[in-house]
Parts: sequence; structure tokens; C-alpha cells
Amino acid sequence: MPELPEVETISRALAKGLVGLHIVKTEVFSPRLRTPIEPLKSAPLCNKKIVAVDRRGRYSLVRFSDGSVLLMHYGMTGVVRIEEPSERRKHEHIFFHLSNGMIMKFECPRRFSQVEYFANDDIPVLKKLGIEPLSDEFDGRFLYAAAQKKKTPAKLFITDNAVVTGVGNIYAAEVLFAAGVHPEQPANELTLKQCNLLVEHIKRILNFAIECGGSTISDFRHVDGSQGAFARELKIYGRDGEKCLVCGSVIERIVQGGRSSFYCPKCQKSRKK
DNA sequence: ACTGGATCCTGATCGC
DNA sequence: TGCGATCAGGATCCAG
Repeated sequence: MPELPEVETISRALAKGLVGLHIVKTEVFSPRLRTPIEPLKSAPLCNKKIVAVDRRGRYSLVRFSDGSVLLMHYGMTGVVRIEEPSERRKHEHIFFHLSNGMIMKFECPRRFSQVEYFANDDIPVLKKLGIEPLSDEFDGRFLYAAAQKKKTPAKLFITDNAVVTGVGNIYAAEVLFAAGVHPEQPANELTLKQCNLLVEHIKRILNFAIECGGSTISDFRHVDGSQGAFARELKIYGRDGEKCLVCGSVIERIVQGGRSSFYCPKCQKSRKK
């Protein structure tokens, strides 16, 4: 389940594997992922130089010399690989044949992912995104200001892409634990001090996960197929019923916004009643 | 305007 | 062994 660190890792690897090349042919094997992908068949993707691969939130952006963009979102099970030519496997939906003879394959069993071509940088889904968590502009004051009118629980607040983009379910659990904030604490009751802590740990944990090459919680793999190393670092996510590594209390699980949240009832006591 | 819930999808896992 | 139920969860849409 790629979150920001995974998408950053993937995007950096794609930049190495793609910049300077061009796509010579596109094959599409499914009608749609989260959005229709048949339009890629006729999209003018071919024979223009790939000049950069960027990341915005959880999207990879493959940029071409004419200013057009191939946008990729990995959903939860999306994987992109650059491989020698080989047979199509189950759940591989798109082949981008590259000018060096390799193929960039897009695979996604659950088809929650998105691959779309845009003629220019005017991309509606990107305009809805909040601030980048690793930018200098994202600080405690920013988060505190954004929280003022929101009664939503802290967990849902920091995973809201319109506020800050790219903090998913796993890292949110780790951040709240590290900051000692209860996932149910209303956002508008967060203190500036708590917001400073949340921002500090968001940056620290995301950067650390990037250094580790992303997590391997689910089926995340690098572009070359190897695994990330962050999975073993998780201190709270998925550990309900086990003992807190700090205080030994039993870790609890609750559901928020239809997603599992994990927290230590002793270390994360900040919720006000 | 804001919030919570349903929806999309398939594979892994669990209980019986 | 097999079958149905449940869970995983990012983004979007809709109802209240």
C-alpha cells in the first residue's frame, strides 16, 4: 500500500530508468482501473522525450518534453516495474514499451490505481491536494491553523489529503504514537505544542521511511522487485493485543473512517472528554 | 459547509 | 478440503 515514502522511492527509481528515453508503443489490457485507461491507447504518448519524473502527494508524474504528463497513482496494490520484455502476467494492465527495449509494466490486482495522460500541467486532482509534508512551509503553526475549525479526530485530520498530502493509515498511526496524541482527539483541541510534535514526527518518520526505501507492509516492491526495509520498524501499526514497546500496556485497535487505528491507551492519553 | 458512510476491487486469511 | 465471511484501504461520491 504505497504511501508517500513508497511513492517517493518509486518516483526516484523511475526517474533513473526513464529520463532521456521515450515510449515507442503502449499496450492496454484492461478497460479501466479507477478511471478508464483505454484512452491511453490513443493518447499521444509516443516518440517524445521523457524529461523528468516527479512526485506530488501519492502521485508519480512522468513529464514529457512537450509539457504533457503521465500521472500514476498506485492505489493500494499498484506496482510499476521496468523489465526486460516478458510475457504478460495476471493483473498487468499496461505495457509502456521504451526506446531502450525495456518495458514499463503497470500492475494492480485490485485496480484501485489510476493512470492518466494530461496534455499539460493543468491536472484537476492535483489542485485539490494540501501542502507537501516535507516542505518547509509545513510546520506546527500551519497544522495548528488548519485544525482550528475541525472537530474531526486527529487521525482523520492528519490523513486528510486536502490538509497535508501523503500521510496514510500506517504512518498516521506511527506519528500519533510518537507524538503521544490519541487518535480520537478532536483536531480543534490540539495544542500548538501537539501540532509541533505531530509535524516533527511526520517529517522524521516519512524521511526515515524514504531512507529505508519504503515499507513492505503489503506488497510494496521497488522498481527492480526488491523489498523495502521499513516494515520491521513499525512500533504500533498492526500490533493490537501486543504490548506497547514503551510502557508495556496492551495496544488497542479502533475503527475510524472505516479504517483501523492502533494506539497505546497509556502513551496516547491526550483525548479530552 | 462539514462529516460520516458506502463504494470500487481482489487476494489472503479465518472459522466452521 | 472447501466454502463463505471478513479484512485490507486511497479516493470519490452521496446523504444527512
